[in-house]
Amino acid sequence: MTNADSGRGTASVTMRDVAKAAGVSVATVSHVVNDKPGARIGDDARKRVQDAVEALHYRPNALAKTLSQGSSRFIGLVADAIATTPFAGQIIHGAQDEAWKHGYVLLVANTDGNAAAENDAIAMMLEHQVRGILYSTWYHREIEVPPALANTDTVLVDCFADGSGLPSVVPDEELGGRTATRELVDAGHRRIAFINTTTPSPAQSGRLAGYLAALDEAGIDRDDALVLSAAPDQEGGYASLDAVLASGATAVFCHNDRVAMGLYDGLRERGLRIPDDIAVVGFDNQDIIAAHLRPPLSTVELPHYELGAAGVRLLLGIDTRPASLVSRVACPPVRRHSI
Amino acid sequence: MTNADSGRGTASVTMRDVAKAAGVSVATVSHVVNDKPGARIGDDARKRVQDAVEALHYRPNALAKTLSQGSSRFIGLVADAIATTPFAGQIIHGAQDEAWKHGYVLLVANTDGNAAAENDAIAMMLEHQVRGILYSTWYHREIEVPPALANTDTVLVDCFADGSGLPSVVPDEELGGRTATRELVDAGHRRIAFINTTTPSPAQSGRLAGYLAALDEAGIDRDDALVLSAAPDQEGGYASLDAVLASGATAVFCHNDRVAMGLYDGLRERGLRIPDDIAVVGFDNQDIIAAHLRPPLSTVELPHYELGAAGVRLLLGIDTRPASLVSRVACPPVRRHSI
DNA sequence: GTGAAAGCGCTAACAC
DNA sequence: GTGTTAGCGCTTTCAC
Repeated sequence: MTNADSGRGTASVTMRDVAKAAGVSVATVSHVVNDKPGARIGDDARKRVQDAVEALHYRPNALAKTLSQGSSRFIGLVADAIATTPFAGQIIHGAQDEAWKHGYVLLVANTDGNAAAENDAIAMMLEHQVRGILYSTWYHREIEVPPALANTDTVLVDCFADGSGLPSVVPDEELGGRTATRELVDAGHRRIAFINTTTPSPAQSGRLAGYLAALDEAGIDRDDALVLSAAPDQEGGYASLDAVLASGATAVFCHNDRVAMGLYDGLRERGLRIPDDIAVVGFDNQDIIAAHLRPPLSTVELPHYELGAAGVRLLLGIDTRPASLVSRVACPPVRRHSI
Repeated sequence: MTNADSGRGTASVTMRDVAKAAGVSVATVSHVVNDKPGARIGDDARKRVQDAVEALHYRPNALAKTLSQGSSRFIGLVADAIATTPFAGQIIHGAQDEAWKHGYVLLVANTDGNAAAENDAIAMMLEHQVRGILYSTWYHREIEVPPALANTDTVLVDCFADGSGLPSVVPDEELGGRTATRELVDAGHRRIAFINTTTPSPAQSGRLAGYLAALDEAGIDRDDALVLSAAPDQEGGYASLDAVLASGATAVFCHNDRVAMGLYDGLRERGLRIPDDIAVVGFDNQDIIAAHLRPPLSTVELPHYELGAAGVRLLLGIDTRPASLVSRVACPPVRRHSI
């Protein structure tokens, strides 16, 4: 039901049209439309303008406004993989909500980790006069900053680049590992296994450090036999079963929820009950998995939404820049029924 | 390492600067920068301009260009839930890739299904002169078209609104159900159960119709005892175990992958083997689940990426508008090891 | 071949 | 209180 007015967008009715209809000048229209603070506009004129705006369905042209003001309300978000997991979606969601809250809109681009696409995406965002760029990855890691990002206000989200001088916001892996482990300790466990990933990463080292710290804190002796390693997915968790059992652990902290899911399978096949025979805690809080395992998995949340939100706050200078270039955000515990 | 040039974006160097540096007029610069077809520019002038562009790191202002040309290169995507599942992410991904391919950029907004947010989002997109709007939902359903969408070029993605006159692109649920069932039939099964969802939806009716059609096609008698219903998640699948077993089915088509996951749990607890004792096929192809169940789940894919891509093609008028307002895209089979 | 100038829709001085 | 006017960075028509 495209009516005549449509066609190429709802083009056409401009401020000048409103001015003419209201019998005032465009300046006056501009003032009332933007509700300018110090603008002294007569009540009648104001009303006539408002009526005309209504009648004509006037809609300001944000692009023209940007052009004349010089500063845009765009924030660019370039992601390496927006669809692989819900993770990137959560970053986008957080960034979008926060941007919105401050009157900004989000421009998104996916690069599939491809350098050329990345450059194009960044160039395009710059051409659109973005206020700044959020460069994000779908899992926490160190990156090389794309050269195109030089001379641009950018913040790294879920990644970092030492020596780049760019601010970055990432999950606090160590604190997360500590939190997960502590949940187990608090439930009375003393022999706690940790299935770490085989992949070197901030998650690998951070979560291990957290695990160890929690043990120390609780006065529990470290035992190398309790730290296992496996591929960070279901298969890895399933494959760890024997080692877990052999370790004599009464509880296990899994590198992530997928590992926990695999472990669940193995445990079930052996007729072992969670949490009665063995307690399990995951990491990530991948909702589709964690909330629906049997029993629902206790875990620790990777705060992607918050990462995105904090990223725009940093970019906009709303959060006072922390002393350190990298802001770490906590991974809160999500208590379900596997402990 | 923010250098002086930075500050508020990489502002400043305009076409005029380039013109001055190259000793030509802005018109000439415009012509060479845009490689205008019919523009007769001397080789030397062209070169001088190109050099100046390089030297000054000139970057065109896309907003100004839009303003003077009248037509923008933005496409808006409003989603009701971008972070719940990877689904919306895939729609965004597909839309972004396709938009990009045609020189458009994606503006995204999340509304959390909230009508006010929806209106704001749409208004904001219109103010930014989007070429059109993609209105998407994260699961296939009928919607009420937000009034703000009137007089706008919009296409509905993964949803539809009868009588709205708006074009829409959705998954072909029936064909998908048929495909899933046929995979089972082709493997030799004759007693095939279908665990449908309890939630009325296009998926509920479509997949059932497809299941029935596949049976008919194969000359297998329908048997009401074989069509079960359950909540569309792991819990539902697990709870269906007894009914499935009682039905005497040798294979089961689950309404979605999550149901299949729950069923797997039940089957495993009973010591039943997949696919030897019973074959299972899912729907959705939720990667995190389907690819990593034991055994990996055969399923049928919900083509979200393609939905997003097809949506922009429709919007841009690249795909010739199909006769019917609703385009259905196929759900291809994904063969793994549960059949 | 190249340049001058008008204009896209809006804002912001500044005049009246 | 309200209007005039000069841009914002770019495209485009039309002279030269």
